[in-house]
Amino acid sequence: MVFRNREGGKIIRKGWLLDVGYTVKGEQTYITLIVKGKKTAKLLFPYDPYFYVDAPEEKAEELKEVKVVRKEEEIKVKRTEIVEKKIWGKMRKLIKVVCYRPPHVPHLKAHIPYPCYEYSIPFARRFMYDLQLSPFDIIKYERKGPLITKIMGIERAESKKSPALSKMAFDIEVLNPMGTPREKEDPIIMISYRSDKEKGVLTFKGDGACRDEKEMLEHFDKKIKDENPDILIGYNSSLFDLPYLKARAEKLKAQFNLARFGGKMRAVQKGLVHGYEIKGRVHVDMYPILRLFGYIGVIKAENYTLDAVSESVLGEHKIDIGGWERINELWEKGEVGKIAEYCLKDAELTYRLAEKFLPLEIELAQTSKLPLFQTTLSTTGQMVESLLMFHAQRRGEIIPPRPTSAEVAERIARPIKGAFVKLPEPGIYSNIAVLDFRGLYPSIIISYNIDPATISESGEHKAPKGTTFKKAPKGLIPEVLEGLLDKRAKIKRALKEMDKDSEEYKVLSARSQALKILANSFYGYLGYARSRWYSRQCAESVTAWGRKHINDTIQKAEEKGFKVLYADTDSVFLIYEDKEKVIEFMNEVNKALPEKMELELEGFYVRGVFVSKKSEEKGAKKKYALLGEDGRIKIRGFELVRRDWSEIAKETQKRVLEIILKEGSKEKAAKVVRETIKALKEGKIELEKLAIKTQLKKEPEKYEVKSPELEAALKLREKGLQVGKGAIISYVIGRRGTSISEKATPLELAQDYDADYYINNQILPAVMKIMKELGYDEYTLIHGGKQQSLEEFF
DNA sequence: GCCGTAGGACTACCA
DNA sequence: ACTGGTAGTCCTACGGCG
Repeated sequence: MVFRNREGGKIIRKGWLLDVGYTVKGEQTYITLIVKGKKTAKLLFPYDPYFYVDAPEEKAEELKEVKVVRKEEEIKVKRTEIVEKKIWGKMRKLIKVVCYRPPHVPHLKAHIPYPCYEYSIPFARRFMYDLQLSPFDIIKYERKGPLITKIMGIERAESKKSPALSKMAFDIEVLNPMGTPREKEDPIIMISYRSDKEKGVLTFKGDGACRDEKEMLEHFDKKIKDENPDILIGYNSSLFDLPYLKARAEKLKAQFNLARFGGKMRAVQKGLVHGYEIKGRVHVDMYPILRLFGYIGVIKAENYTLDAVSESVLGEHKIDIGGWERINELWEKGEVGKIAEYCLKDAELTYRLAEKFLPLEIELAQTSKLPLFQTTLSTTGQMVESLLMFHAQRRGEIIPPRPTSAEVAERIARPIKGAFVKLPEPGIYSNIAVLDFRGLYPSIIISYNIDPATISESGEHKAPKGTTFKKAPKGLIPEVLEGLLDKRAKIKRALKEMDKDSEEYKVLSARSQALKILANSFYGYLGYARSRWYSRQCAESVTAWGRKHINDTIQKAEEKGFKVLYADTDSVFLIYEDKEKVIEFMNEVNKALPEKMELELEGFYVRGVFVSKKSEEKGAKKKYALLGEDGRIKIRGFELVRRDWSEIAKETQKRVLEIILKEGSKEKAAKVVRETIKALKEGKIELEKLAIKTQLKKEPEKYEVKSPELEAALKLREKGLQVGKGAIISYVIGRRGTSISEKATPLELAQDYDADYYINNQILPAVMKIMKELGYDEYTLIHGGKQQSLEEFF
């Protein structure tokens, strides 16, 4: 990229937009832009904060004189203007109240006795929406010193290349003789880093080492200033590494500030997520990112430790030094090399995770219009909200306010009716076809123009619930959503022609994934209690139309003579004799659907199992296993896909399902179960296979009832370990104690196990439901019964 | 006070 | 701290019994 050229005697510069903030100098507020051109620079652009007041035009003069005194500071209005904006689709004249400083906005708003709008939009984002800027856009500008005198234009950062950002991952090791390290006492003994260029370890023991901890911190500080990465990456660095580094640096009075351009490092909170900001760079903590990706199904891991995530997405482990306690021992013994190897590997894994997931994160930032650092701390709901704010501004529409806490409570109190799930009949079936609606809810929103502003009694689209929506003009939400889906369709077509190993392919497939993630979050956002665009009527209409379409499909299938086994939200399971007839049926359904909606063939399956519920004879919903024609088994809902069941129970259930679906030998399945029970009784199963993993969703003090995972967590705390909200506890049911909670012991401390518990509460419940479909009862299963093959059973 | 159980708290899944 | 629908475990309060 050419970063500067001459036009009519003036120098026009160009650079990637990395971050936006603001600063105040005297009476003027400036937006600060971190722009990466040939060099990275922090630039200033004068811009005034403002909000809108819905009052008669003639009040503009009066409003200009509003004054508020707060903490001896007199807060005044800079000027007022008359503007036209749309409120829920209707044009209206509003008074724009321009202020001197961003923090003045809420104070002035509070003293104005008319309805106000857009008073709670973070100022840097306000600027980005106003100028229609996205993160990593290329801006063209003229400057005079640090001041931008003119923004000449914006080039959309939509090239097939990702922005050229330099990055460095790091990790620290800390002594922990008392369990969780204490900032006051326990020193940092090592810092490792892995950048685009090189890797290394800093320590103060052994060859070529720093003199002491203080010097090590200062070396690290210098390292970062020399290499000057745009992005600093850690793992749980928001809550551990960075605050610890800062605390130690303060205690030791070390020169330590990883920020650029005189900025600061500080802890921040966005919603409920904790972050740590390094001004002038982008601090990326991989942990919350991977947590979110786990939540939305981009990755799947048993828990979200660096080790577990590396295993699941890179197929690699951390170096095993035998637990965190060993660091003290190795350090004492002077075996610094081992710690260094361990520490560097952590930085390396963190770097590799970033290489893998930063492209998606960057695309999410560009799509949602949130700066990268903000994006790493955001939920999909916040990303959708930002995107809608951006487009509301483009369309000249007022951004609705956030709901009050009373409104939030009211919304939560009355949930919206959701999807339809058909009750399956338990049994083993052959020849199953699965059809599903592609992107059901997004396609409904677009097809019926569902938006808070299109609701109208004279609307042409009438939802099964009764709400009617106008066909035109297109609402903000359907328009933005359609934009995402159209862009994605285009990218998908382009990807087919591309070399899968190319840089462009990686960038575009990440972009496609980001578009999909956001598109799929729109319905949830409409029904999200804290949403600015919450609409009960809209959300209810989406699900009502969804239920109608799936039920119509079931009915049509039955009319065609298919047996419908099961249906959930957007999918139907049919028993077929002739594949052609299934396709024929699908095409027929599609002819009658709106253009954006489509029923697709998900697949044909050789065999499938549905089981009954534990307590009743009725079939269990959301629980089935299907054997595909390629021999692969698709399993949903069974214990074996849940982390809160022991590996031994899951493994046994998996083997039983496989034997039944693939080999059809129920006696062989019974044998597997009996062998497992025998091994358990003989104490032959390793404790790792008996661990049950459960997350603590609240702080331990906040629970009303005790539970095994809670009791196990408390036992960890007794050992001086920090266990809090979000921790995933691995525990084993041991022999000591009366209740199950009492018996629960953290895996790390477990010595023995209660075989009866594992047989009666883990193996048998997991396996019985399946064996019951084959005519086994518990007694015959355990003690043996007469031989019978699945062929005879059918 | 002991026993059995209904209902509540809680988690993790499916879509 | 994006939605609702669902199964299942374990705990606890409660009622019956004596």
